[in-house]
Amino acid sequence: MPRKPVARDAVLDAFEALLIEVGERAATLDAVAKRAGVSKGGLLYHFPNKEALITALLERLDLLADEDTALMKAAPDGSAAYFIRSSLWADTPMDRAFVAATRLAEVAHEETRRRFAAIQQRWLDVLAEDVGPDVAKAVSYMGDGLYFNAIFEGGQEGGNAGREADVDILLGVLDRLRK
Amino acid sequence: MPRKPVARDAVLDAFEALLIEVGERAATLDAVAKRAGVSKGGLLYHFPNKEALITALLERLDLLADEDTALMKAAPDGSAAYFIRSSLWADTPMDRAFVAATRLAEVAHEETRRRFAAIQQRWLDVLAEDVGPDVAKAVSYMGDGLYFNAIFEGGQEGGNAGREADVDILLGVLDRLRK
DNA sequence: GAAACTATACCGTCTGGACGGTACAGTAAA
DNA sequence: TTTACTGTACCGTCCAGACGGTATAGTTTC
Repeated sequence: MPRKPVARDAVLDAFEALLIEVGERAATLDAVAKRAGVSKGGLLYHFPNKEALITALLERLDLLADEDTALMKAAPDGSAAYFIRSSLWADTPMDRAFVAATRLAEVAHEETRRRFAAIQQRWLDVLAEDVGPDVAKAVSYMGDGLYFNAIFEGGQEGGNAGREADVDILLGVLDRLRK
Repeated sequence: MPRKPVARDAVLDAFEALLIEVGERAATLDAVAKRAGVSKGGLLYHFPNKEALITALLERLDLLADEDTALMKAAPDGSAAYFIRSSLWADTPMDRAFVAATRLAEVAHEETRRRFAAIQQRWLDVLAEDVGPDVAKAVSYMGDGLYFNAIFEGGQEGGNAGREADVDILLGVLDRLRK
């Protein structure tokens, strides 16, 4: 059998990292190839064009979102608490894929926007089972707010420190709403 | 006496509109000029380069944010309720400037990010006076969440219909937290 | 079991177009 | 006459994608 395509994953990881750190504009094919330690030709062998790169990223996102939804449902202290905690940037594969995809949605990439809407809806449904439809909405928007802020920090480690305290505050507010 | 610079505002409005509707990538100088009904030479007469265009947009945002903060403080039913209501996309000058600037922040424009952080902090301070620091955080994140979603709708009229009901729900949740 | 062949996994270079910006000559209103 | 433009021509750079080539691993044929 032929060699294993080691470059493929490296390229996708590099694309994701550049989207998070420097935005869509700077995530050029050259930059992605360089970061992945691959030639541009090698990149284009696996992903014939930039759209293919995006498609692959969205598939990764869908996969991770499915896993995450399952964990959310099974969370011992309820899906709402899990959701708030997981909305904080923690550099997990899910976080990375989500924020990276966000950058594409910002650039008016329609398919990405549709995927986002679908994922959000699924989350909302799970939340509603835990805390009812109204509080679910509130929790959903709080989570979006946390992501909104993560977006502006560009995947840095630093920003978390202050935000972790915010998560505790939000969990406290959630407890008040549970009664 | 000289003529009034009618093109200047038209250019800034066009830049804003393109950022909202098609993202930073597509908001090229040529596209902005065309949309504003101005020649490229005319555009560059007022804004010597793209950075100047961005600077002007951020100044507009700061101005509008100041006005908005004042209205927020004076809101009869409290600044928190005002904040939630105003976080829904309503195509106001403030909404437009905010979402347009968001597109720049996404592209890792540091100055824009700094401005955002400053505006958010001011809002948070005003909210805390109304509902205390903890609920203020929750309300702040809900507002960010609403903006987060507005970002993905690209300034369309349609999305609002569903979201207006959400605002009522969030106001209801806020009332529960006030007690 | 070795040559001949095939498929996969890349590398490096090139091109055409877009984009930011410059330059400048001309025009029209105040 | 100054200010506020229009319009065109042009330059350097960057970028997506095309393309031709190479290396390696497995497969077939004799």
